[in-house]
Amino acid sequence: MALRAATATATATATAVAPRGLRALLSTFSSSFPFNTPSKQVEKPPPAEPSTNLFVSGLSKRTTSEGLREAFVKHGEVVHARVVTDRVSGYSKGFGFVRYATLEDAEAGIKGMDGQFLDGWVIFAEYARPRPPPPSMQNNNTTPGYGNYNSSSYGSQ
DNA sequence: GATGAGCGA
Repeated sequence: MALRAATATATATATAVAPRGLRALLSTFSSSFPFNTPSKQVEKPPPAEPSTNLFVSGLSKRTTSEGLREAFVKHGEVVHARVVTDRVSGYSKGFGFVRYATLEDAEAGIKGMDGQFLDGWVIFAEYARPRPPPPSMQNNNTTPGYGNYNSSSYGSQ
């Protein structure tokens, strides 16, 4: 019994130590294998599905929300236009969003403005990605942990 | 603020 256990331990130790050098060689081999394309996606999917919301990139840093709207309103009814600016510095981040009234206007806006010049820069217009809605505080406005009384759970029942 | 990637208070 003791012999078998000792043999097993010795064998396990030997097999654990021996292949280490070989494994490094093998991993080097497989990682440098040029034909090993692990189903890499070479094709890009379309930016986003159609929506009235447009993402505009490539803006000049002096392009403002008004300039953005005035550029896009030529192709449809712009409901909302915003150039994203940094909260602390206040400077434009170089991209913005434009919301049209209808999908036809949004499509016309993309086709009419994508690749055009605005303030000396080539801008790119595409459908904006759907964004998760902000947490609506219609239910919870109190900070938990500091004796916030909930009158609805008081006295009933 | 420097022709610069990206998805917003």
